Amino acid sequence: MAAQASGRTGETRPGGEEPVAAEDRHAGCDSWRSVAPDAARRLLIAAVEAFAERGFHATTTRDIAGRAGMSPAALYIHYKTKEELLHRISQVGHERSLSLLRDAAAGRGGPSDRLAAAVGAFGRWHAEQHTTARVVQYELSALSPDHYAEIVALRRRTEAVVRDLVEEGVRAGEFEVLDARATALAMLSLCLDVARWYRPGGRRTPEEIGDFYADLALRMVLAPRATGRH
Amino acid sequence: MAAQASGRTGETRPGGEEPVAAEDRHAGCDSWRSVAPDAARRLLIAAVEAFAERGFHATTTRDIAGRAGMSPAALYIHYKTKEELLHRISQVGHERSLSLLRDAAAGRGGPSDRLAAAVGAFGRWHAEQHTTARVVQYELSALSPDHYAEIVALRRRTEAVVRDLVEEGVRAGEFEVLDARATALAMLSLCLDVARWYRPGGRRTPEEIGDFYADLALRMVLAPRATGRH
DNA sequence: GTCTATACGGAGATAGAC
DNA sequence: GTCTATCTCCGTATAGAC
Repeated sequence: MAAQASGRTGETRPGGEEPVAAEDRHAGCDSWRSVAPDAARRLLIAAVEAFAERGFHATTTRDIAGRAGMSPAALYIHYKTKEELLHRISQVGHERSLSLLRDAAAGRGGPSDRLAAAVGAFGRWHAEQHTTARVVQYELSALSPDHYAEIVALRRRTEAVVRDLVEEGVRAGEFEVLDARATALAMLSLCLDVARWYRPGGRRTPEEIGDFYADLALRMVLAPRATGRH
Repeated sequence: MAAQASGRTGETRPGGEEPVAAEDRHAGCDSWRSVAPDAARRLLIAAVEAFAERGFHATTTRDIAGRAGMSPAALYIHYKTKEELLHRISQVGHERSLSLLRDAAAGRGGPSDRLAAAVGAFGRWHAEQHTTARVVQYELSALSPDHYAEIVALRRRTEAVVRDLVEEGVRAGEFEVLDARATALAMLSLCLDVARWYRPGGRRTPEEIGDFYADLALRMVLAPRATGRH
C-alpha cells in the first residue's frame, strides 16, 4: 500500500562514500518533493536522518553537510541556521500528518468508521515515516520561540480533529467515554509513540500497526461489555 | 481504585537558596533520598531538572552546577562525566517505576483489578514524577552503549510485567485481545507519553490521570460491546 | 570538597576564492 | 553555488591553590 516511487535519483555522485548505513535511508523521500532546489532537499533529508538518530543538539552541521555530500559551508547557502532546518522539517511533517488525519476523518461512514480510519492513518504514518516523525514529535523544544508557537498551533488543530470525532460519536450515541478530550489525547499518544519504538523489519508492518491501533481506539470509545467498574 | 498511600513525606529541608523558579522544583525529591552525600544529590536533582527542560545535549555542566549552587568543577568531584549523571538518573528512575509497577501487578484481585492497578500506578507516576520521567523516557539515546544496554534490560522487564498480566487475563477468559504483546506496549505508550505532555496545574491531577488510564486499559482488553468490526 | 583559572577540542557560522 | 580556510565562542574536563 505504501506508495514508494522515486527511490533515490541523483545518487550518482562520483565517490561512493556513503558513510551511513541504512536500508530505509531514503524511505519517504517523496515527502520532501516540494523542497527545491535539489541541494536544499538533500540537506533537509540528511538533517532529518541525523536529527532522528542523534537528536537536534547532538547533530553537527558538519554531519548534516557530510551526509548530503557537501562541505559544511554549503549548508548556509540554503539555510540561515541549523534551527531553520528543524523548523522546515517540523512544519512539513506536521502539515503532512495533519492533512492525512483530516482526510481520513472526513471520509465516508459513521463516527466509528471515521475514527478508525483517522487513527489508523495517523498511526501508520508514524511507522512509515518514523524518521521524520521522531524529529517532528521529539525535537520540538529545540525550536525558537516563534517557530515553536507556530508548530503548537498545528498540533492543536491535530488534537481538535480527533476530539471532534470522539465528541461526534458521543452525540450520535455510538461512543461512551469518560472524557472526550482526554480520550482523544490518549489516541494521539498511542500513535505518536510509534515513532519512538518502531524499527523497520519489526514484527508488524506500518499498515498492521495502523489497523491494530484503529481497533484499540474503537475499544476505547465503545462501552465495555463488562460493567460495575465506575 | 488506584490504591495510593504515602504522598510526600520529608519535605522539610532547612536552607532555601534555590536559584531556579518552579513550584514543582522539588516535587519528588524523596526519590533521590538514597543518593549521598548531599552535594551529589543536589547535583543530581539539578541535572534532572536541566535535562528535562532542555534535553541532555543542550544542558551544560555549568548549568547543572549553577543550579546546585556550585562551581562547574565541583560536579567532577562527584561524577566522572555528564553522562554518568544521566545514567544514575535513568537507573534510579527505571528501578523506581518498575518496582511500582510490580507491586501493583502483584496485588490482590483478578487480572482486571491488577491490570487497572498497574496501569493506574504507572501512569500516575509519570505525571507526579514528570520531570524525572521525561529524562528517563526521552534521553536514553544519550547513554553510553554499556549503560544503554543495562537500561534496556530494565525496560524489557517493565514490558514483561504488563504483558504477563494481559496474557493472564486472556487465559482466565477475562480479556480478549488481538495481540497481547502489542496491547501491553500500547498501555505503556499511553503512560510514558504522560511525561511528554503533563504540566502541573493542568486540568487533571496525577491520580485522576492514573485512574483514567486504568479505565482505558481495561477497555482495551475487555471485548467491546459492538461487533462486526473484524 | 570546593574554588579559580585554564587547557583543549569542537561547534556554528562567515570570508573570499573559484 | 560550492569549496577551503578560518573566526569565534563555548562546552567538557582538569590543575592546583585553599
